[in-house]
Amino acid sequence: MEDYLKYAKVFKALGDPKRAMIVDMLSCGELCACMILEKFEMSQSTLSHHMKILCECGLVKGREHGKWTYYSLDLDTVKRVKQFLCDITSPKENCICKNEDCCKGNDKNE
Amino acid sequence: MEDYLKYAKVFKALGDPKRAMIVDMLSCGELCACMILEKFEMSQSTLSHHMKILCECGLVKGREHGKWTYYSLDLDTVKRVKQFLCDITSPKENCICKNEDCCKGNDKNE
DNA sequence: GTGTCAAATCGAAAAGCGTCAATTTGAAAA
DNA sequence: TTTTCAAATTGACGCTTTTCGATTTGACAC
Repeated sequence: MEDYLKYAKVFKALGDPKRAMIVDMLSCGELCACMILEKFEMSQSTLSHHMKILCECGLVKGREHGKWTYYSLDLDTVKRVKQFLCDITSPKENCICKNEDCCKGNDKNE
Repeated sequence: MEDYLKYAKVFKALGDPKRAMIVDMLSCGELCACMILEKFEMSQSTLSHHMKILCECGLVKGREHGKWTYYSLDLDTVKRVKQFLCDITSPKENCICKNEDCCKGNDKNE
């Protein structure tokens, strides 16, 4: 599935501690880029780069207003990522492993 | 928090599509490394490397039995990761943004 | 216009990641 | 003990990512 690729992008985005912190900061609502920048010891260009990655994977939306840009979580994507995480970690009928003959225990314990 | 670092490791692990697929395969139960290898076009050493990453972040456990190794999800870690994802994406009292004066809207709309 | 300021983009350096073939380890079979 | 086989480790190779300073873009103020 290309779902793996799509959500891998989101997980990769969350795989940087600073980006996870940014997501956390945005959970309360919209924030201006300069506000986020104040919280971190990183250059403006680095923050811009992180915001781009968060936006490109769909986790965050940007809204331009004059010379400022406000960022907020895309709750729709958040919901879908949570669902995906649940999907790949719960037993299911359509499991990838059911397509052939793994998961049948025929190689266990001998 | 060092939580960001801890879970960043898990998200980084899930940030590779093949590793996400492996997690999905394991959701039905324990699987032998050789079984997983059959499903992918990758060398044995590459799979071993991926399994190491999945184990080191706590998402997967390995059980050795003779010359075989069986892998399974660590459901405890799975549970905690889900919780962490929920935490950083929901508004909360103890939000990182509450420590100073972002999130108060004082920079919005001017 | 000209200057100013927020944010994005560019280019470069350093570190990290995914992959492989080859080798090593360690357990079971002969 | 020697062979065999599954899995881990090693070392090398490109590719990607993170970070920065410098530059560019685009909106507002003068």
